[in-house]
Amino acid sequence: MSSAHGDKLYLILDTAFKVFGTKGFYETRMSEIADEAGIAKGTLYHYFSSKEELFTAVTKRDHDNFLARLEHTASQPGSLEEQLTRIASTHLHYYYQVRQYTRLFFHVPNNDHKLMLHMRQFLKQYNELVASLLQACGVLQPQLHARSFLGVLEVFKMDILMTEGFGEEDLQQRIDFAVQLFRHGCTLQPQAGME
Amino acid sequence: MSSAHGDKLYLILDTAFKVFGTKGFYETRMSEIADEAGIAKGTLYHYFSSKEELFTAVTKRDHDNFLARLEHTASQPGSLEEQLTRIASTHLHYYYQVRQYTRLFFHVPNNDHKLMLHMRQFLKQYNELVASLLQACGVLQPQLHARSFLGVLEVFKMDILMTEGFGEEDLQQRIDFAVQLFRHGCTLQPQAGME
Amino acid sequence: MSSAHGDKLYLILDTAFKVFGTKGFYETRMSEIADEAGIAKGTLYHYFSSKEELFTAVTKRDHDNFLARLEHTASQPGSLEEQLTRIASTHLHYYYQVRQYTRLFFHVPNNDHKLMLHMRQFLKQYNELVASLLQACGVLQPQLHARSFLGVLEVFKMDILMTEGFGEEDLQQRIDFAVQLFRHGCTLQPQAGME
Amino acid sequence: MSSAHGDKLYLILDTAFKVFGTKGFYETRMSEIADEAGIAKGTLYHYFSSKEELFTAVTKRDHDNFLARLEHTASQPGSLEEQLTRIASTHLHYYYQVRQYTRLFFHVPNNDHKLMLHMRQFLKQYNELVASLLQACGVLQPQLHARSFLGVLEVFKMDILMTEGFGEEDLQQRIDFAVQLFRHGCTLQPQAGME
DNA sequence: CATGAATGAGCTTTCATTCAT
DNA sequence: GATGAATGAAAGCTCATTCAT
Repeated sequence: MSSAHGDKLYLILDTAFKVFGTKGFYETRMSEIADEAGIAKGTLYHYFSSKEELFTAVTKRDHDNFLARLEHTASQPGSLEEQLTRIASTHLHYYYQVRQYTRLFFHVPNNDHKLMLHMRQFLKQYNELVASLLQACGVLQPQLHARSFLGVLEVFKMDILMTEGFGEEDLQQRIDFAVQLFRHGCTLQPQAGME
Repeated sequence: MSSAHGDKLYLILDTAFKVFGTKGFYETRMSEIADEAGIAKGTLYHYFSSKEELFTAVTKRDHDNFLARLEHTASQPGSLEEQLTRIASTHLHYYYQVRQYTRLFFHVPNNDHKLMLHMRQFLKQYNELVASLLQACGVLQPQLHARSFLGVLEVFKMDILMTEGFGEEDLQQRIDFAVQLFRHGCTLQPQAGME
Repeated sequence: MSSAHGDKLYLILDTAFKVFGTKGFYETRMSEIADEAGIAKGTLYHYFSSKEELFTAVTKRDHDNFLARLEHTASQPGSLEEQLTRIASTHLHYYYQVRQYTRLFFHVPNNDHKLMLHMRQFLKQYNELVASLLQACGVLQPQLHARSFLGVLEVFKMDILMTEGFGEEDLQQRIDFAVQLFRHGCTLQPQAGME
Repeated sequence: MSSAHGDKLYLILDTAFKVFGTKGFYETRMSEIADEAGIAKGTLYHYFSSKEELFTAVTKRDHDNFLARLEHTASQPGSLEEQLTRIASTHLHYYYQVRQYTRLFFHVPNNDHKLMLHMRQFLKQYNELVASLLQACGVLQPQLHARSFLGVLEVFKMDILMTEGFGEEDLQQRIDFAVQLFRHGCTLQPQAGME
């Protein structure tokens, strides 16, 4: 009963995650989600009152999973290098895992106020979590540093989603690169007679 | 004649830029663009054969303007610091200018193959332009550095679009911050007995 | 359930037959069919994926009914005169029955490949059925005779559709006339001193 | 001047005949006719006040040509066989000539009252002309005989339009067949011990 | 006369949502 | 709870027709 209810809820969330992530919010039809999940269209409306609600729920679960994972990983103290590595690694590995279904998650409905609030809240939480970690390592202007670091991670996430044949080595290379960049700035060519 | 035709074309492109930028592709109605421009719906279809075509044209013009501006700005040689500053300044000032109408430009139709090709091409061009500038300044792994720098600029662009009361001083602060970050890495607190 | 589903399907087919038959394909609006049937426009699209599909289905049913009737009527052997009478009688009575709704059935969409195939197939079937009946009665060149006979029936069908006050007697007269024509050729005035 | 006007008028009529005949009334766009004729869309409206008017004019000219030709051919007296042959030959050769552009002429707009009147009038004229010719040859019930003969010619006209590789020999065969049919009725197999 | 940019009524079709079963 | 037939508002797009140049 209760587990059956829960099972169907998870089935819907899982299916919706895949379909929304593959086609984007606007190109996804409720009927597709229902078909893919093997249930009736009407059933979706027993669990979520609208397409927007469902999308929001899917997004929320994804964000919660993500933040939980990051909090777990970075809860233990470490050097700046260690912490940056943990953040980058968590971020990129997470989206690497679900890369097949995240291609079009940047298409979100923009009229939905509740979702917009949630998105802002997530970004704020994520940002502050990273900022606090950086601050603990002695970084000044932790907010700007945090945002910048996430910006770098986001473009690397796009590499994951868009690059044909992107593999784990590529992932590791980018993690190391991002950490190195934030430790020492751009890596320059060794120049004769300088330094 | 020719000017009249050109005028209406520009009127449509300008209006479409505003409406698409304010509401996103999917939430924009062709009738809204027509109404806003003070012309008939059918007229839009004299100039563009579909909503997607119009969106693509708007996007292309925006990208071309942007790249032209950047190429002009960064054509003269300079130190790494100068070049990073020029790039950041061009990027952020450009979107600061049009901030009112770019809020939802990240909503693009994802079924349109031609547009997708164009988007990729633009990103590639932009990336390579920046990479070549960095390489000229002696930066190793110019592609990754370029992508990272653009990632940072993108999150700052989001700050422009989303932060209530974001002003020119905030803009300048972020430009300086980004340049400093890429020159030297994270700025740490001066620690007793160190440095 | 099943009966309800079937009922609505038949309701749509019946209504579409009337409206298409009265106004022709191009002058018929899907909304008219829906209104006439007392259902919503969208419901039509549950049963038929397009206007063309609906038209094709209507046409197919009509043709199938017609051929079934003819096959039933002419299955028993008979003299040439009897068979010609059966064919003519079936053809003309069939369209006499539905004369109110067949006025404009000769307006069919011409871009629809599937429908065109079906139309040809129907004509071929009809023709061959008649040809085989004639051949069994010892008629030479059965294909040409069959086509000719159907040509005569078609102009008489037009009489049914277009003649104000066309009644059953007129029908019978034409049936007899067609049979007589194909038995003996034109009926000439008895000429003095001849034959 | 006058000739120039006439030239353009004929250009339009000729072009419209081809396009309407190839695609049918409803699938023909006024812009197609204009493009095909190498003139502007607006120019069509200097000569014809509407699409229906143009179609009607095209049809009228076709019918007038046809009737003139038939009247000329069958003006001289002759035996029934000769007259039937002249009618069939005129009818089928006429449509054989324009077979490329008559494929979809049976698609006519059905809301246009004037056109409908004209169509009926043409059919009536044609029918009566043939009926009078037959009557002059001593045929009883000339109206029904005329209609029947035209019915046969119409299905053979369809053969012309629809049969791949239909040639002049096929034409002659059908003319002879139709005449023979109306002279003597169906041609039967010679049966042993009969006749 | 000739043009073709502009119009806008009106079409087919879609799809989130409802609700009787 | 589950279903899916039914809904109908709303969208993109077409194209005959007009009229200023």
